[in-house]
Amino acid sequence: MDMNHTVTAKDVAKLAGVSQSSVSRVYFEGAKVSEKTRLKVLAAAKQLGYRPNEFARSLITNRTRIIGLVMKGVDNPFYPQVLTRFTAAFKALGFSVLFVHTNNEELEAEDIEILLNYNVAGVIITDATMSLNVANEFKENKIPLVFFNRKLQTDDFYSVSCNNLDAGRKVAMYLLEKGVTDMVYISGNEDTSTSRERQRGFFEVLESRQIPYTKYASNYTYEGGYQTALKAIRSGHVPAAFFVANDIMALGTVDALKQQGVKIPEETKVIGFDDIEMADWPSYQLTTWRQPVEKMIHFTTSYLMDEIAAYTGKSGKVEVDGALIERLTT
Amino acid sequence: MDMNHTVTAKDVAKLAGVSQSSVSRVYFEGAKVSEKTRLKVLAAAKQLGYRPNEFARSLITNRTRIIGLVMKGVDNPFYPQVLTRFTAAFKALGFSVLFVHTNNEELEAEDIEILLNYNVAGVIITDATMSLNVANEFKENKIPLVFFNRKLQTDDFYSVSCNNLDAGRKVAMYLLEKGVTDMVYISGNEDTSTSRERQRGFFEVLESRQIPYTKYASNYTYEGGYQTALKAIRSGHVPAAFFVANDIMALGTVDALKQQGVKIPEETKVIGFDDIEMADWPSYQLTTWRQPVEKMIHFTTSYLMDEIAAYTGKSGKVEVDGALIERLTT
DNA sequence: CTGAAAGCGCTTACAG
DNA sequence: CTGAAAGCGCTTACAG
Repeated sequence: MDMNHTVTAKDVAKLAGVSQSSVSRVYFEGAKVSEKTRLKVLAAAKQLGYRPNEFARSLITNRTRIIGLVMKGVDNPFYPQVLTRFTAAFKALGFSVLFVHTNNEELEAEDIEILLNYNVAGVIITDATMSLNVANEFKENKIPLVFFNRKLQTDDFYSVSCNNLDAGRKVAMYLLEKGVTDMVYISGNEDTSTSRERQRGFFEVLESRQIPYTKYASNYTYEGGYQTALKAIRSGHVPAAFFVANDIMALGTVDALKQQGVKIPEETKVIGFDDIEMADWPSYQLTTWRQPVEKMIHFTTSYLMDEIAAYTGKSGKVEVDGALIERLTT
Repeated sequence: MDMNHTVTAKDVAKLAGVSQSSVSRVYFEGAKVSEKTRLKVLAAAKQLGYRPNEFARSLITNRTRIIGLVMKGVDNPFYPQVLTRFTAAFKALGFSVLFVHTNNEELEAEDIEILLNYNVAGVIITDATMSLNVANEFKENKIPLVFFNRKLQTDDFYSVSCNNLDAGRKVAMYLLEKGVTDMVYISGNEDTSTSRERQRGFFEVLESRQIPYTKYASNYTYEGGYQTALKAIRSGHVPAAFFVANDIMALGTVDALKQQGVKIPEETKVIGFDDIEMADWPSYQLTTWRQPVEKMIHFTTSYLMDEIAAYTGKSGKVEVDGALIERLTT
């Protein structure tokens, strides 16, 4: 119906025989209109193909219905599902997702400039951190912010993650129950809170039981897990178990061990972290620690919705318990 | 620093001692200002922390710098890389990505409503199609649209995909050269152009050489490939080769065959499609047809940029040649 | 409940 | 090159 000229509330008002204000009230949540005008307006709007202009709206309300979602390292199959679940959750809440991708563990000013320009309603930073300097810009603009799957050193922000410390401990205890006598920990990138805490909980238990262990630093990639596992058994000694800081590395570890003829779980055991889909594939059947993704997403979205409704700038560190998923590599 | 009150061009103008128009001209690409005013404005802007309001801007120009990216089925590891590459490409061009996710092969009105509300500058539909009805809404609003990795039946739109027909033929010829005598094709979802065309090219060659083949319908998932492969060898006869319509299914096929003790490539050969990262993993080393992702993205973005600069509504079907990547499953 | 009017923060002819 | 003024499409007090 509309030819070249975009249909405005004014056009609808004219056709419906009401004022532009009334048209606005029909589309603005919380505004009051009589049922009679509502019907007239909706009929006219339908006929003309009217659709409220989000920009004009945002200009006045100074609020948007856009959430900035910043992601890093989408090669890790853990994240695509996080992305789609967030998108679905926000869609249900009436929000859209502006997707920003970065390659750095620490976001830089330019990565987030766009979010400020669009005056997003809220921001989720996944799998990365940022300098206080940059993060404070959000505070100044009263834009709520959640670090997802990362904890910061400071107490000034809100973060949601798996209880990694506890998970590390439980993994250690599980392997000890299996009668394992020495272990290897393959870390993710060492500048991440996730890897550090999984390691801390794990080592804490091993040390208290005086179990020998070796640590190898890696980088959260399949290739990293593969090469690191090869390095770990180069001496000829195969440890009784590997705790690998995420699943994609654990799959690399499994493949490397298999290729070297090491039998799993007979000669050594492997346990990963995340519970990505591939962990359940028949060729791997990887025992792993499942991240409580649904709950993590729930805490993230409800914090954001609360803060969007009434900004408080509340900080906190939410840690959700995961669970051990036992398969065939232990 | 701004306290509570957002800094506007007016504030900057006052501090810089120029008009608001001049401030605007400094930030509006293509507008002319003297170097002298530019410097005064930039200094004042920096001091106040000014940042042009994108919404006010879009309201007037009736253009945005947002690209709507609609994705389906991000479980297929082919897509995360597509997403990040698109995001990087658009970032370099000064555009942001609004991410929309759908579960349906055919998008519904509500999936795209948001894109119209935000008056996006352009739209990419990945791995899905939409009814003409819905698609025409974009035409009416002069929003350029590209179907990525899907071809439509009609000639009314612009699509960019791999040359799937040619790929199917080349795969057949490659397997014939290997001396293969009978084959199985495992299809993806049958309502997708990708699966249909790969199949058509493949069968065309087999028929012309009178090579026997069997087709099994599957669904582009790992589990689908796994179960379908089991079904294909249930009779006890193992075909000389499998052409599987995408890599993730091919990995499932490989695992199923291995589990049944079928030796690859000695007893049968497997070839996939996409060349996802996992195809190169040591435990798979899957021979596959590589999709020319970089080129496909290039054609998509340059079409969109052209149409955004000057809308023509041009349609077309771009098909880019891929290449065979030979590994150890053939 | 409804309408007229002001104003959100910009861009853009139009004069000078 | 620059400024004053109009206007983009909405929301929102303010009267009635």
